[in-house]
Amino acid sequence: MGRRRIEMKKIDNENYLHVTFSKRRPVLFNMASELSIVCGAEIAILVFSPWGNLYSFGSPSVTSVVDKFLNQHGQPSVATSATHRARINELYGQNVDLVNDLEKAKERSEEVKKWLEEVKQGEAWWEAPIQDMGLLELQRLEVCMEVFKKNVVKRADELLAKYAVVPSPSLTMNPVGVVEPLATARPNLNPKEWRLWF
Amino acid sequence: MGRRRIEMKKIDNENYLHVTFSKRRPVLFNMASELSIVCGAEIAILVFSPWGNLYSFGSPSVTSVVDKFLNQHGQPSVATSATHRARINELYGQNVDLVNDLEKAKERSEEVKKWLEEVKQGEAWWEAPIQDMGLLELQRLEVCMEVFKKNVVKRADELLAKYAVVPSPSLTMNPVGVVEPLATARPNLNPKEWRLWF
DNA sequence: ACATCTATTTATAATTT
DNA sequence: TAAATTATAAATAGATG
Repeated sequence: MGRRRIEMKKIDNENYLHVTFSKRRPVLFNMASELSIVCGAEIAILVFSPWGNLYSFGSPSVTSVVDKFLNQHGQPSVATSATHRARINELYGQNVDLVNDLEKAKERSEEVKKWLEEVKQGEAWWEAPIQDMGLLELQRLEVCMEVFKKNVVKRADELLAKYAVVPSPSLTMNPVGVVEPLATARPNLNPKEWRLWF
Repeated sequence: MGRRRIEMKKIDNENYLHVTFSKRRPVLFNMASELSIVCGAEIAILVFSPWGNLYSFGSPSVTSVVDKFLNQHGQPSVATSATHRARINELYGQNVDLVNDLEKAKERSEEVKKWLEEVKQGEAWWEAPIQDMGLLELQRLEVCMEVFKKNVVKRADELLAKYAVVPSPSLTMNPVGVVEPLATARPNLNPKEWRLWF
């Protein structure tokens, strides 16, 4: 969230990494602090930096929250074997259910992802909608296509400027008509491939 | 951070408290997620809600980070102990991690779903991809557009057949060129609206 | 390497639906 | 009552000193 959004992968540059970590870590703790105050929640945060240093936040304290976390399920000092077995069964059951849910969620995610790939590769997205369109929708689509064409033309211009040996005239869509193939030299392409969809 | 900054004290109103907690808690986890990814930090967050519910975030996992924390402090780990107690801790740890994984999977699913909605409603799909397209992709898109145009022409033909008083000739796209407005009588439409995007 | 500034993006309190 | 919207505040990537 700044001048632009950075890619969500580990920063290579060590200096930049340090700056970012130093800026973001206190903000995370502050956000947790506000949440704990405003909502009365008990929060603990443990952060191991890329260099192995431990930073921690706790409200009311790190140890109290971590202890609560550990105790809530683990260490009943006076508990019968039966209670333990029951607890194990309970947890195991929950575990099985969770694994099932997770598998389902992953399946759904995969399904959607696949379909999305199809959409991206332009395999099926133009089929369904049109059948259901009335004249009004078709006209609306026209507006979309105007924008689309402008973007494509712009992009084509950029690519032409990059590849063409001689300066090429800008492609235009007004009036609507055929765009002639350009006879300028371009690597790995013959002019016929430049008719596109105009 | 909204219409105005709220006072830094616990919210009285129970409904508002619930809303605020529900909004802020995922944001905190997301911020931690970004920090862990971008900086390669190991992070665990434990949150006990005002109602006693436990929410947790962990990267790479809650238990691994908490274990690391405990080991550094020379205390017994969450997942190491004997017999029943050990088994309970182990299962519980897996449970916590599963809940986290599930939450992450659901978030991803939601993201994709939202994007899919945009695609379906045709609000943005023609904007983003083009910038990243090379000549090869543009050519692939050309093929898509060929099919698309055929479908649109077919559909337009159907609608014309439905509305035209006199039979109209089929629109064609070969060769690529301007489709003339048809002068046949059609209800609620003037010929100019029929230039569409050809 | 560090501190400050600034243009953007993100978060969110209040509002509307 | 919950979900979407809006107006404002906070966070932050990159620029600048």
